[in-house]
Amino acid sequence: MIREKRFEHIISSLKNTGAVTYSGMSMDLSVSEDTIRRDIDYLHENGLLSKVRGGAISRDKNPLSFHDRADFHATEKEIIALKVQPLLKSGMTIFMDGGTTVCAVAECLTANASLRVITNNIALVPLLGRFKNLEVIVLGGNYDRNTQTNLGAKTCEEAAEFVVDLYLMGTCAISKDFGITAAVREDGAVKKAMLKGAKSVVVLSNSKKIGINEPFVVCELQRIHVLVTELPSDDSKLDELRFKNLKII
Amino acid sequence: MIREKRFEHIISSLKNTGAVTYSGMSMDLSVSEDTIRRDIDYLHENGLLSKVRGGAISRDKNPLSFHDRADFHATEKEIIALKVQPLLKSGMTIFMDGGTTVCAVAECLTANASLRVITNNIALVPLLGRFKNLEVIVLGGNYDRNTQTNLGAKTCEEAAEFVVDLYLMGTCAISKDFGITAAVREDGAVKKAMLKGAKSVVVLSNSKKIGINEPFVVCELQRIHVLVTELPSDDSKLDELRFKNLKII
DNA sequence: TGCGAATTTGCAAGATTTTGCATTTATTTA
DNA sequence: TAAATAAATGCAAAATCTTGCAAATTCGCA
Repeated sequence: MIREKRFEHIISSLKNTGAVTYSGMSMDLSVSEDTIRRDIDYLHENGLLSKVRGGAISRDKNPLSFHDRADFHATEKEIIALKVQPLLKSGMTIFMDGGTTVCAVAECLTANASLRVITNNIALVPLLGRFKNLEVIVLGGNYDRNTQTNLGAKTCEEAAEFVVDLYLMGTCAISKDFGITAAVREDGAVKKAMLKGAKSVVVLSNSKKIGINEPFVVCELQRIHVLVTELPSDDSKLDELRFKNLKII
Repeated sequence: MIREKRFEHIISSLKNTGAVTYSGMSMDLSVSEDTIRRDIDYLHENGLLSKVRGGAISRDKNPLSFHDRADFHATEKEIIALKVQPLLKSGMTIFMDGGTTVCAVAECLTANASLRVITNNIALVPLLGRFKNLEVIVLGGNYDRNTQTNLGAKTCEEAAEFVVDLYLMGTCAISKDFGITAAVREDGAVKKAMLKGAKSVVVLSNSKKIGINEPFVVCELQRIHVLVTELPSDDSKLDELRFKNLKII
């Protein structure tokens, strides 16, 4: 039997029952479990299902799939996005980097927002494209499929060519001791490059990232001007971050 | 038996069962498997089916698409996209520019395609992101919401930093008298920049764009090596473009 | 009709991919 | 923690693909 026919059977079984097992498919299709395992590996790699122990489940039922996770934090992100709006004044040029929180900001923009946005965030571009009065400049580089951003030396180099009024820095770890830190080295490098040309820095951070440290240092707390979280600004979790020059909203 | 009669049988078997094998067709038609293999090669090149290991599967899994006029345009693009596949060899570095035809090529890529793709086409990036073995480099620039591409001086400048094996040039006007022409000046500029670094040039063009001239000259016909349209390669509409060094497929 | 050129077909050797099994490594469960 | 189960790995046999070639067939043309 042709491999693609097996794929078809696996996918359609998955649609009917929501889950398949190696042993079940092996019997259905009269091939070894190893072959089914390899088929499911392949389908998993291509995002057509989610591999789990013993077999596979359909992607939308996987509790850890990207969409569900995105939904989970949706309200938090929306709160942050709404808090950011008053900071965006007409005519500003701003940096926006990676992360779904930054995308949430784009989705909350008012229809007549008039800004020049410079970004390495590919997911953000089509969102911004809907607004007639936005000028969008994309920073090139090596596309990273995990973060959906452009990264690498080229991106940093290009970012260095701008001076902007505001830098909206996407979700990142923030703590009193080590300041802002990034989980991905190259992401950290882009953040550093954007910082250099930013007159004002706004950090968007989920409260879960507060007090957390990642391996790659981005900057000290002193460098940032505004911190936006989904918490009320007087929440005690934020106490450790209160400094004279850091505005928390 | 006449070759076209075999084609007929292969296509109709495919419609009934969704898949055919070399051995099955070989027995049905009393010819060697090699002959069937060559038949299926031919049908694959012309976009009538998808070749897979052991045989072929039907291109469209849903039966409604055949007579659907609304989908007619999409099918043309798919035919072009399928014809392009054999030109993409593992390990190549290629330019891909704007246009939905180029996106169709991305959607028809085999799952294990191993390429380095350099593009200014934002719509293309998420499509390419699905493939594990693709390296994607994005050219920055001013985002144009109409074409969903990055354009402008910066884009051209960045394109000039590469030498690629192949340039897949998206839909554009092509005529005997004026060669390749573009409707948007900045798009034409990017095309020119990409041409400079391309060892081989493949133009994807809808037959409606043949014999048409747009305001902005991109290059002469002599500069391109392969022209891909949705028409059979011996169609008379293509006659005016036949030159010694231009391969039409 | 007959001849040479071009195309089609089948075959075979060698390269590549897929498959199932045995073995090792990792994870779960009792 | 040990036993049970699942997953990953390496390997060899089988299946499939590619390539080149020669025989057979078709085609163009005189």
